[in-house]
Amino acid sequence: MKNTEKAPPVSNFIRNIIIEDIKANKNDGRVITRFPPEPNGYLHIGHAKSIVLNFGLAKEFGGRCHLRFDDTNPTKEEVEYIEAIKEDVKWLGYDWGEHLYFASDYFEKLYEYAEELIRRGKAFVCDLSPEEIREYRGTLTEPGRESPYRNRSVEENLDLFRRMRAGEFPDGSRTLRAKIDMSSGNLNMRDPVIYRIMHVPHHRTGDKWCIYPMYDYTHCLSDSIEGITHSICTLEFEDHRPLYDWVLDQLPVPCHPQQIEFARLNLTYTIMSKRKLMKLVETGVVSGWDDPRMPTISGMRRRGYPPAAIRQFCEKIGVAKRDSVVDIGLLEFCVRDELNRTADRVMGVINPVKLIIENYPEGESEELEAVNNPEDPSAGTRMVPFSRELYIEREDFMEDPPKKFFRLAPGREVRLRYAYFVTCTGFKKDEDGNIVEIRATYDPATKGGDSPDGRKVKGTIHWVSAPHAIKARVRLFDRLFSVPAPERVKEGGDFTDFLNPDSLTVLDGCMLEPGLKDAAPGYVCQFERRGYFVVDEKDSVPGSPVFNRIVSLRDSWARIEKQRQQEEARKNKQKSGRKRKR
RNA sequence: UGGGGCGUCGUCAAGCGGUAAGACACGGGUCUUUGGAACCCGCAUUCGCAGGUUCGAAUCCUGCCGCCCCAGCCA
Repeated sequence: MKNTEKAPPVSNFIRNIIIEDIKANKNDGRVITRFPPEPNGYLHIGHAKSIVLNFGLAKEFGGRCHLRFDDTNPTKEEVEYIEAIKEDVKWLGYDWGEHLYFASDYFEKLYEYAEELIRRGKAFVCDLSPEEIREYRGTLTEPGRESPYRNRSVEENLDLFRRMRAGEFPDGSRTLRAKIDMSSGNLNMRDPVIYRIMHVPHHRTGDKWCIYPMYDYTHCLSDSIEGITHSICTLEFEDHRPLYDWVLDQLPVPCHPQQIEFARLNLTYTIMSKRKLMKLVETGVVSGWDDPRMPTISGMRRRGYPPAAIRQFCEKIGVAKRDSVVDIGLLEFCVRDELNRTADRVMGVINPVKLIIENYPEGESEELEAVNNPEDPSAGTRMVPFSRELYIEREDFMEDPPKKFFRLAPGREVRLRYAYFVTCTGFKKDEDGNIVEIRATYDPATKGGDSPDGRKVKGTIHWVSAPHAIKARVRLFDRLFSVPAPERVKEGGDFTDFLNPDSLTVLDGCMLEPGLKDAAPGYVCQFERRGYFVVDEKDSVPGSPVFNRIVSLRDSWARIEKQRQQEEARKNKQKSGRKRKR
């Protein structure tokens, strides 16, 4: 058994920078990072990449990672999100210890810094309207024009700024702007707004403030106040780095952290934009932020993805600056890899059909021993009941099978896992031609699944004793989108055009091993030969669990079948082609 | 002649002047009481393109080409 989490860290450019910094004794060798979410939505797998990176780096180099909420815009933020985000980070396996912070904790300090900026002639109060500011900013190719209010005296600026704070002016009437360079090719440097008036209560500071600092001004100073050494963010902030550095260069700050940008995570068949995820929730396409099909941390938790698998995935994808799209198959691989080692095995029939053992005495039953996890002997064994009437998987029987089909068919012998060899003697159909019952005889000498005469059998199928089985609801999930890049929509189109209509299948007649009756919410197991399942946290009731499929098992039979069908289709095409030519 | 980034296998990704790691996917095989897992083998003579420097270039230089981001009082 391998422990994949002990794999050596993958080299990446940020880690290399930190290694060099430590070598040069920069920051006295300290490594302090931070994960700075805005509490305006739920965390998703893209955030997990950042969390694993920031907390992982801190841990590897003996430093620490702060959790800081970037809560400078009260119109968009809610406390609900704060608690959800904390829970998600904890669940992923990370601990910020004492270091839980809020940008809003620094509002007073930030305000003082702003006055200092004014005193140093580096900021001014501007009376331009939002529209005018946009006009004055210029365009991507043309320089902007200086605001007519740019050269107010320090005294006037100070007075106006204090009155802004005091609430004397309405929303949008004035701003505090940094005085940098209206002709800069970098729009962020064209006298950016650093404070705006918003007569809106804040979820933490209440009515104390009616002016709120902007991200660019707040983030660098918050980093500095906390003594952050490496401020890691995503690529779209690359253009903001000059402003990050500018602010810190103007002020008597404790330290000057280094901002480093990396490419955000994109996943095939998935959307990652908070706005779009929010739309799915609000329009009821999914049942909520924690719908098991969502790429949110809470969705994956409910889906049954182990946090270790998500961590493993985030380590494996690497960190670079190139825009990329990771195959969602890699995430699924990580989930299977983790679950294979840790999940109990159990038998559950998703799509049941009756199997009658003709020579097994009616009304009798026995208990057979089954292994709980072949990958982990310490998981032990359990007893499962066996009787004359069983359920097996409908797809494990074929009336007229192709050569490579190793399962049950008329005259064929297979092994019932942990039970007996059985040979199919017949089957019954209803008027519509559906198979309603399969009949077989068993060989009592093969109890446990081994034949004393050394006779081999090609297939082993799972089963459940009909009179003992519990009936349960099982939900199968598929990818939410039917195309690899749902966010790459054509003009006029919408990402919802690509929703997969079959992303959720609810099955109510599934038959499971009786031991599963009282499985606790959150319990994860493998239904042998079918996949990994988790007892849903929300919809299960005691004694009646609802199972979510976490991920299917790799299915090489499905691959063989697909190849065979494609081959067939190809041949048919050739045939009809020849016919047409004649 | 706006600014900032990025181009290494189908998908991620190491590589930092000494002759292309690894993972997923894919293909083949061994084994198997899960068509699972495990194990073995294969999978870029070439790094967007073209020149140049060098004994030697994915790595340095020059020029092209392609893709991404920026005109919120959002973060």
